[in-house]
Amino acid sequence: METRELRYFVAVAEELHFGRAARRLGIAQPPLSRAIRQLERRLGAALLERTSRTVNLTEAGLVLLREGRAALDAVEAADRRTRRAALAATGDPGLVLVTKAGASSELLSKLLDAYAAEPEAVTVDVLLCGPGEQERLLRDGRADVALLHRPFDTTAGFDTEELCTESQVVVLPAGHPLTGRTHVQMADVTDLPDLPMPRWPGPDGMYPDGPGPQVRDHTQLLQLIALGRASAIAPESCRAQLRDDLAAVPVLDAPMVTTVIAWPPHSRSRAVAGLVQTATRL
Amino acid sequence: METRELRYFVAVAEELHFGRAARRLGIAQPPLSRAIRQLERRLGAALLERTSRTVNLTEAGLVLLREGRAALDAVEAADRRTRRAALAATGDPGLVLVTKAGASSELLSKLLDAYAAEPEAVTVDVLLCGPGEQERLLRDGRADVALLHRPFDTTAGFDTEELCTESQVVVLPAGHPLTGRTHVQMADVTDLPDLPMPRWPGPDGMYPDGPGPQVRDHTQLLQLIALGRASAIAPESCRAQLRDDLAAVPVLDAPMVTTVIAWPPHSRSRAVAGLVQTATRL
DNA sequence: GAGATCGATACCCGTGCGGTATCGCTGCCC
DNA sequence: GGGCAGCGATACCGCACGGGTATCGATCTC
Repeated sequence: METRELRYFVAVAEELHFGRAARRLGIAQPPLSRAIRQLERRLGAALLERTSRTVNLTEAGLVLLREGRAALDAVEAADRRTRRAALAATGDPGLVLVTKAGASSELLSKLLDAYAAEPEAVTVDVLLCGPGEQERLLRDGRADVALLHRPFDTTAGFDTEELCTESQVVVLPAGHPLTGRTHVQMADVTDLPDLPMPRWPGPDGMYPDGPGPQVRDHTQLLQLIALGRASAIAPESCRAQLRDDLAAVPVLDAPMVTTVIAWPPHSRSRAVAGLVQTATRL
Repeated sequence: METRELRYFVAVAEELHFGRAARRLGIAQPPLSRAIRQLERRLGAALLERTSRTVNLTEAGLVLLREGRAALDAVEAADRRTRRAALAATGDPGLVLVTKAGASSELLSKLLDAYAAEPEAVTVDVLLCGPGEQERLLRDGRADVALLHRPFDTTAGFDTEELCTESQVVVLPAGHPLTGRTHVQMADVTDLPDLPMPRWPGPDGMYPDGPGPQVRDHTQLLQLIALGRASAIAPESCRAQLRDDLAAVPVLDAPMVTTVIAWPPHSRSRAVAGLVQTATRL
């Protein structure tokens, strides 16, 4: 199976529309139809159920979509990391560390300072991204190492080391009645009728159904909370960066959040190893 | 980057010889040379240092070899799993479980029995393989789930659940003086001059340098121990399948061995999930 | 210095990918 | 209900690119 075929199939599977997929791929529709047919013939498996009006994934197509995305990420990672390795020969290789925008900057800055003091330290570029994007960046080679937050982020497929664990707080508008409490329980805050939990986009960019406003990043979220339109559970360390119009109350029975440093299992370069080692010593 | 290019490069990188690599790939040498040159041009990176007599990997080439293998495995896995999913529609999908030949069969048979009793159980094919091969089978889709033994097997890149932990014993020929002891220390057995530890092949099929006989599987190993030519450290559960001409003595300070069930992180099918759940309940 | 070995180059051929034009089917709407 | 619009499939064409053979240039060996 060639990566071209995989790219074509993934495009069609995501669009569920040959014309749009072809436009996205920058080719015409007929060669795309042919390529998919040929892929199906070679696999001996129907991937799509097409009527002349609609396209739908079969069970096998669903599997190939999932596995194919992972495979394409791996190929892309091989490409990117090779290019980086080649540049490394003629200059500073550097590392790219990715973490969630809005996550605790205290741990990160401590880590960067400590690592910079190491004798064989290389430059570390920090990349901030929205929730759920880090895993992708790590898998396709755009980043070398990530700070993830369990249980929110999935660490599946990566090597990890635990760095620290913290409890969580509920973030509320400054004047809210609950802000007088010294602590609350999950049950007190999960179903506040006027302050629903926001909805984050899934890995496919779509929002799950349900109540609560849609948010894309932490700035939006904090704004919504300040406006009295939402509330949120967040790691305790977020208190350091709370605005004046927000308040935080510890949630005793909320799950603990563990910050881990994660890296792709196959590419343990010396630079990554050094950074990880520094991190575990913090 | 196309998988064809990756396959070509990996072949050359492994053979370090264009002629042999071309023969292995079933093509002539000139197109192979051209393909590699083109790959290097597109990546903007030298992958191989060639003189007219020898070929060697550059730093970037080493990276591409490592990453490229992983990517090719992922592509192959996508292929295989899609084919399997298509067959599943017209019959029993089934699971393939891989474990080391010679590993404890007690845990495995308990697991298989317990899982078979589940209402939605599918057939499980058991695949036995040599040490170090399981990870490969799991990564390239020939197996769905594996029983691995930490710290011997690397679980990097997989999701795992711990099943059980056991101590280790040293396996010796039946008449050996140490067999009278009730227990020994690592120091007592690591450097027995007449009974060296055997050497296992690495992932590349090559044997590391050093003393000790080369072995490929457990039968060979046991045979060598019985002949008084080797000794070995092994999990306690191996005692159940020891031959009469062998004896085992507990090694108090040997590292504990943990048996884990492992599966590829992206392909958590319902069948795999069921098997894992059954395993954790044992 | 002759020969062997190995990678690179030159050149040719055929497959296969991509393009345009068009068909056949289906749902929609006046 | 018939015309129309939208979609995927098919037919056909041209060319780029992958693969083959022949050969060269360099280097190691005896």
